[in-house]
Amino acid sequence: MPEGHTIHRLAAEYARCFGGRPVRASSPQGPFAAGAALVDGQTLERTEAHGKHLFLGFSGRRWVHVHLGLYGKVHLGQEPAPAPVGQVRLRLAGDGHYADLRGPSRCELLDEGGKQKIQARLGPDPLRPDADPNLAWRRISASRKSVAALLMDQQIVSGVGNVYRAEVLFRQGTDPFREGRSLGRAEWDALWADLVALMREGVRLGRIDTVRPQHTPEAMRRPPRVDDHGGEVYVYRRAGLGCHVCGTEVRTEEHAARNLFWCPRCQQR
DNA sequence: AGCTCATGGCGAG
DNA sequence: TCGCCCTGAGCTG
Repeated sequence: MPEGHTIHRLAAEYARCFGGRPVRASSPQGPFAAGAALVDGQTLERTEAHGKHLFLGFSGRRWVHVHLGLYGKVHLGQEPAPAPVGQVRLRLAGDGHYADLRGPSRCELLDEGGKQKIQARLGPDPLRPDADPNLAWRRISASRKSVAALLMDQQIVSGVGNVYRAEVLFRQGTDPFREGRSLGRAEWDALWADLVALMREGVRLGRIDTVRPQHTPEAMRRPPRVDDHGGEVYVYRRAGLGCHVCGTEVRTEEHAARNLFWCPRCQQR
């Protein structure tokens, strides 16, 4: 599930469950035991999401940096926490809640400098109020890479993953293979605005849901969805099925090491 | 039970 | 661009 909306939700959830109070931190299995010991008993002062990176800020100017990667998950629940099943990299507990982190690609302790170093490498995040889409535009408008590849580059835009990439390009009717430098400013502004709207909705709902109301399931009599990531989508993982808008077969192709999905008829601009 | 694939990203070459 | 890391769900048999 981890695109940017998931991480922003987690930042809010960690703050809600543990914020402002000392927490118990442990690493029942795995290599983070030393890091967990250092924040054990410290107060969770703030949490922050930037793109797909989660930062948990503890007293003592220590940050726990988490990246879920493709497989990472957080399970939040009410205490008493069950005995850990499988590898739990970080368990936080306190005030009636517990949170288990499994399978992250990163879980490490950083100081302020380490955190800033990571954030300096990240492009603007559509979910952050301080995001400046101009920074992304400068890179995109000078690049010969495809807009599909550019949207997935976390140094250019952060938080967008394979689902939002496919869906925003569909919604804007953009041919995913166009070079970044061929995009007009207005086209980029529209893509950015749609990312902001879609990802905010993702945070609110806890899933990626991109289908507009006029394209309701009943109206389209669409075939059943084939994946289970939880929301309604136009093209992501719908290869071979009919486009919800025009009926043309949705296409897929590996592009820059990731599966790209698009409608060849709706996305010609 | 075993295989494949997945919403990600890193380092080697 | 490739291989690899990591977990879990959904198939197949």
